[in-house]
Amino acid sequence: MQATIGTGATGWEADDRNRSIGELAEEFGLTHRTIRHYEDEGLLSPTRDGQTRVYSHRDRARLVLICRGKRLGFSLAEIKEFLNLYDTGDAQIEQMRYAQSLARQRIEALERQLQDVQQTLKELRHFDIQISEHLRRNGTTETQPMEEKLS
Amino acid sequence: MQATIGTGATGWEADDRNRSIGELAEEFGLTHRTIRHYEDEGLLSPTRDGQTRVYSHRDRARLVLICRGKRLGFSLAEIKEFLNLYDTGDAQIEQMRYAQSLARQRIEALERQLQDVQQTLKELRHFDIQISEHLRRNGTTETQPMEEKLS
DNA sequence: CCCTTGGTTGACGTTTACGTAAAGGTAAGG
DNA sequence: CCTTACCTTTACGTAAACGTCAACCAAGGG
Repeated sequence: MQATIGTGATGWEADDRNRSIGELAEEFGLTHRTIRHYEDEGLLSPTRDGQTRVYSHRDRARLVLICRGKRLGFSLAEIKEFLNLYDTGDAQIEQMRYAQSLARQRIEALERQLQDVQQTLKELRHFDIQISEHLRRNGTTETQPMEEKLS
Repeated sequence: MQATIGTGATGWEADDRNRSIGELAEEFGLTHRTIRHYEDEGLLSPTRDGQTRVYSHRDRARLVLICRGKRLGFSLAEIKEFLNLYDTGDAQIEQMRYAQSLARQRIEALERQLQDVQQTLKELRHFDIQISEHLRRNGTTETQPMEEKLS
């Protein structure tokens, strides 16, 4: 079966060549240290050219998921588990069942998170509008240098 | 003006009484330590009865937002800034402008997060379906104790 | 040959978000 | 009076996720 992952339908996923740690760091706005840390934690496993790390397209795809996971507030351990879901590859039936159950747990967690985000967005937009209205009622449409207050 | 916050339209926001730290901890599934920590960090400021903390309805509402912020992966510092948005109360025009700009930054961040969540959900659901189909093709609809494999 | 650029491995430091004792105050109940 | 339950402060401990040296190798340019 081989479930494919990430970077689909983004349009420009060409440029399939291998990267050095520096290039990857540059591209993702991370430090070398951070990327090596992800390797220490088992989230990445680049090949080596001598002792130099070589990051394949697959490593890069994983890094995309790692960064997204981070933005969503997941711990590296959780992200690792998440990544392991995908590279299960062709596996035993039981392993696939297990992976599926993990995936479903993740889905449920993300659905809750979706609710949280939407709720917070709703409140913040309401807040924004309240302020805008307040400011409009009190004049001062744009930041003005001097304005007499009706005291 | 006074922007109201949280627990609106939840239906049952009655039970307006004050709570002890123990009750709050119980209700939110937190430890005493955690709640006091939030106070140390300036996220809560309960009144005191003697030296015992007394949590008002407002404190409880803030705690709702704190927990949600945590689920969304925000740091306590960020959540504090967020809370300060709301209790600006009646403020100077300039302060309100500032609060509004902060709110809008938050909104943008949350919109990005929303994209992340939706993208991840999409991928996970796709993954889930792929596994389901794979399992269906290979029989074993339910976890079976014994089944001969067509080798 | 030396220097710069870019890679490497330790290994200790730091921040965040609490956990976990230690030691004690207070009010209710037996 | 003693215990129990619930609260308090002070303070050190810890796990996660890196930051920050230090010391090193290697390839290429001047």
